Amino acid sequence: MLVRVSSGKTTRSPPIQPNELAAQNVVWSEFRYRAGSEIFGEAEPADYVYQIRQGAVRTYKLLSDGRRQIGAFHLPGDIFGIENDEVHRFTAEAIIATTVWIAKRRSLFGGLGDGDVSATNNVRDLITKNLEHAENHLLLLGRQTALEKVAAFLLEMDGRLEQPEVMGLPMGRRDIADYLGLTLETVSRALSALREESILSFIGQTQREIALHDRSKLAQRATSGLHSR
Amino acid sequence: MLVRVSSGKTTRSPPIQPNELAAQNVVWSEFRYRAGSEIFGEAEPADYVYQIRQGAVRTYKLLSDGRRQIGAFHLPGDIFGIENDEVHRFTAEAIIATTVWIAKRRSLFGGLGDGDVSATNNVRDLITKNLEHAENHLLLLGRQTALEKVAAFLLEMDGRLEQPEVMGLPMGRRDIADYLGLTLETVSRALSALREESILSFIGQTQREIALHDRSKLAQRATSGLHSR
DNA sequence: CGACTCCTTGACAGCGTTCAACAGTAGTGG
DNA sequence: CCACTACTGTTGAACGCTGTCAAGGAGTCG
Repeated sequence: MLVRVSSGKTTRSPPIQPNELAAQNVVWSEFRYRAGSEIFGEAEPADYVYQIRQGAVRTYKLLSDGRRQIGAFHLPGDIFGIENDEVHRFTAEAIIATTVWIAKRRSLFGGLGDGDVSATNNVRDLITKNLEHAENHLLLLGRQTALEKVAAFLLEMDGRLEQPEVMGLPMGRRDIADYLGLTLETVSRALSALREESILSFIGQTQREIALHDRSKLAQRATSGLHSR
Repeated sequence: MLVRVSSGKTTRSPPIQPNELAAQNVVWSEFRYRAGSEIFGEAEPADYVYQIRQGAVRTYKLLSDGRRQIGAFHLPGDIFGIENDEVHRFTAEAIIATTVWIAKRRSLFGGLGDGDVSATNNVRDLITKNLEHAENHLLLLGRQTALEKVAAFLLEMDGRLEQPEVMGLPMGRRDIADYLGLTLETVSRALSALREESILSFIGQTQREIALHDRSKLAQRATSGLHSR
């Protein structure tokens, strides 16, 4: 069976089961994408679901004049491209060199009507996670300032990359800006401001390696603030 | 069985089946809420789901300093309050006097594991609709201008209220602003600008009755703030 | 070494917010 | 019926956060 891949280099397919979804006769294949290559496009048929082994992926929507809103970043372990509809509602691109496992979408949905209920519930849980993330993102985009947005972004990545000391961001300033509804200059300025407050510092010379020195102060910046209740 | 209602006046409960969800022994009860009363709060247990018979509802999140982001408006026929989790992630309030039908949440989920698959799929479809709306809202909040936002809002309401000539908005300027990530003054100015372009006009003296005169021109405003290219 | 990408920083402008005044409407009670 | 209050919406003026435009540094790669 051949799987079409929009671009990027492909490899052969060792059928290994990932840990997340119940492993009910779902066959997974491995594929690789170069940095910047498209994995699937908005409005394309959603025939496959993806789990990241290595790398990072952005999913986004575009306006006709080029304005872009990134809905989410996907990191190793994440599943993306899962849809209830027949088509994708985002474009997905590899941010850096990325390895994914791909499975046929229908194998997860189990025939749509008489399928395995536990699998159906797993799919629903994943969709719900996406919804929850999007809902929190609405509040961020609509009602938070530039500094709050950047601080919240750093905290989110800090929790998800979970590296001991230095977090290595796979994405550039432009991606961060399009995720937060800002320009890359504003993101850069906010990061510089946080650095001047000694809340973080840049490691190395790539500016993508960031060490967080004061997470609680950073959390204050992020939530001038979030409702406790 | 008693159902707790946060506030507002309640009535007795004729067990009638709504048309939307498959009518599998789900008992629905009718409740009424006064304008401004809370239907459920964020982080409260999500024991019930709601379908609107009359009125309008807003669902929102708050920051501790009072900033508010409305995630969605719910109109007659809409189902809201459905959650995969055990708790609500938004607060819901009646915008105007509102009548809803309420059903126990668990009756829709069918026992979580061995339930009716078609009901499970219906729930997933509803969650997916919410997700799709939120995803489009992300692009709106993150990447569109004030005029584009207001124009898009009018088009959305035009499609959902589907009244012949004049659309009667149930919500005020403040609600619109908090839905679009703007201030009420900016919303008011954008509406005035559209009125001066003869794209719409206000009917009556409430400023909430709006007649759309040129939907195609309005659609242009919704996707391109200034020039095309 | 030149071309390229990515990022930072500065100067400035503008869009949207903030602050304020005012008009229209509705509800209340004398 | 009118005064009083509260609420909603419009409009003006000034401010400021963020975007725009521009320059330059630093790393990468052919």
